[in-house]
Amino acid sequence: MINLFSTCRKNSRTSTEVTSFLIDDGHVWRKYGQKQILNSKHQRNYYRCTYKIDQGCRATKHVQKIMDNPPKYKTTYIGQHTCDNLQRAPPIILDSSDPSDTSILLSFETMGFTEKKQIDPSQCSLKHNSYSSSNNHLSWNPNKQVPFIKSDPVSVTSSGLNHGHQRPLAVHSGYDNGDMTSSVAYSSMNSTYAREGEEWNKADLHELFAEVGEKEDMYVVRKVCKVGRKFVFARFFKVGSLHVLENRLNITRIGNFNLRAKIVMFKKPISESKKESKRDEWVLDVPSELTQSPTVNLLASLNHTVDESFVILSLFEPQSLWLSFNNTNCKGVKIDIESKNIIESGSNSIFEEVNDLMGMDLNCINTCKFFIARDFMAEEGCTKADDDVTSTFPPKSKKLRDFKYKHGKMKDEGEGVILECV
DNA sequence: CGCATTTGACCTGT
DNA sequence: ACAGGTCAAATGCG
Repeated sequence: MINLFSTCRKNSRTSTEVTSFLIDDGHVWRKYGQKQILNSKHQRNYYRCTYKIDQGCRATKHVQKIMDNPPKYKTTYIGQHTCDNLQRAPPIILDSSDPSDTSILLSFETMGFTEKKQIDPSQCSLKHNSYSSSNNHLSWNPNKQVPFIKSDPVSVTSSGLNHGHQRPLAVHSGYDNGDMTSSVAYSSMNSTYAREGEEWNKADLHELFAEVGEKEDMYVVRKVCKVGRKFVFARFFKVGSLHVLENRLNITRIGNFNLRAKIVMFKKPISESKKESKRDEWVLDVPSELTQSPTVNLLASLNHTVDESFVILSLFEPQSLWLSFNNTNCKGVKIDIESKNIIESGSNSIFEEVNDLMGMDLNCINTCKFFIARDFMAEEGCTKADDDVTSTFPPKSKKLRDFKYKHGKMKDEGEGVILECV
């Protein structure tokens, strides 16, 4: 085992957000410094809670512009507020200007509400023929009628989902820290039952998605997260109103479960010059019991650019996956990044991002080829361990840089890192 | 005047 | 030595 990364990150809790604009998180901050960061075009601004002195609140954050066009800002929060001065509920900023590019994270939550009206399955316009013929794993079992329950469609219309509505640039909602938690069916210890449950849920979801919007792809993550909840990645396109779609999904039940939808947004500014570039693929697979674990190609089907994929990473997937791996036998997640461009385009803090987002310290336990600077240095025989990979990207040494970029072979060879929770 | 930001210096860990 | 985080005096603003 090669331990290239130590775990010496700050003890305090950190989290990172990447947004298209500066977000108002509801707290009052006071700037206390700014710093030019190595290899960054823009300075990093440091803020502390205004009530640090009054109330001893130790929360800080720093904000850095990481992209110009379109602008993107990375905000890292360090520590939690102990003050009592939240001005409003912290918003989740979901931003996209491309209405054809929408993803929604879905989780199954054990039924906690009883006020929702149950619809007779026979009244549901479900068609159960699209998957059984082609894929056994997605087969629909007509004996397992799983009714979709929708509460009153307050401002939710199917027509509103697809056409003519301008998508809001931002959707604000309260934080949901209980995301990606579990369903009874999925968390069952009975594997057969669980598998069956997954099957009908998949089928259900396919049906459901067909009803509420044009679904592009869907992935049911097999692992459950910390709290044991199962979750699904689904991607829609041609969604007229995100809000409507979100509402619609959130008032839906599948069997005994409430569907919880959380929107994950991607934005893809399509420039002419980029149209022909090969689609980048970020493949995340589960290394524990490698052969049994699914390879999650989260982004291969997404119409994204290099920069966007970085944002996508920042927003959700690794965190979700990692949460789902936590408390399982899975020892880590392998992240293959098959893009030279990603490495070159300002993603020098990917590793940091992953660590921050996962809210824990991760160790690199293995690498394939080179990932970012540290792995790369290891390839070169550098044995110096360092926990901060960001400061050494790009490599200071010209020799290393040349090696890293030579022949542009990054794509062919791939870069990867296996992370382990320590 | 009071409070916030700016900015170079200082501190800390590697 | 260096990078990044923080301090605090100077400065700006309503």
